[in-house]
Amino acid sequence: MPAKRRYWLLKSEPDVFSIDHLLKAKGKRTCWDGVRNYTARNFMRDDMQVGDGVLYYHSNAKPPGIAGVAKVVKEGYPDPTQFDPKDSHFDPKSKPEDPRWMMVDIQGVAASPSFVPLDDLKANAKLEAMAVVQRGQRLSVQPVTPAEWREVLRMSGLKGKVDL
DNA sequence: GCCAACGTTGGC
DNA sequence: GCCAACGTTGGC
Repeated sequence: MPAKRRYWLLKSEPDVFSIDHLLKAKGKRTCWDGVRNYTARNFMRDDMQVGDGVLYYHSNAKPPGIAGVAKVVKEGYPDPTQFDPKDSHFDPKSKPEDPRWMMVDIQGVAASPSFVPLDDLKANAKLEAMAVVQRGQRLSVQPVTPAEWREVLRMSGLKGKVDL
């Protein structure tokens, strides 16, 4: 019996790495390195599974919102940037024999035919409990419920076009 | 560019 | 183990 599929929201600044960057990357894949928050780390280390669906959220954008969909293609493993003194995400307290920070790999699936702005997420009563619409919510890796996933896919124009 | 909200750090 | 100070996030 395969494990139950889960859904997630990942934030990325489009100036740094947008959904288009992801879809043009080799194999449409990337490693999700640089996360330095324990809650986000725990989700990646403990809960994200191959095949899970990912809402790709553009933060610090004008406007912010859901720009596409991706999926998890590799489960949690150590983020090498934590050991690289030249990397901005270097963590001198983390040791290779006991890595502190983990990452997953994701693969782009599709850009939203209709970008879903944060304002539209906030205006949708079905999404009022969604983490990303909560005031002060900064977590860059957030769980998404199946109902939220379906509703956001419907809003994005991807419903029925994505096998997730 | 501002600043509210939040997570982390470190002195005690 | 408290909590003030600090750094970061991210909408606006």
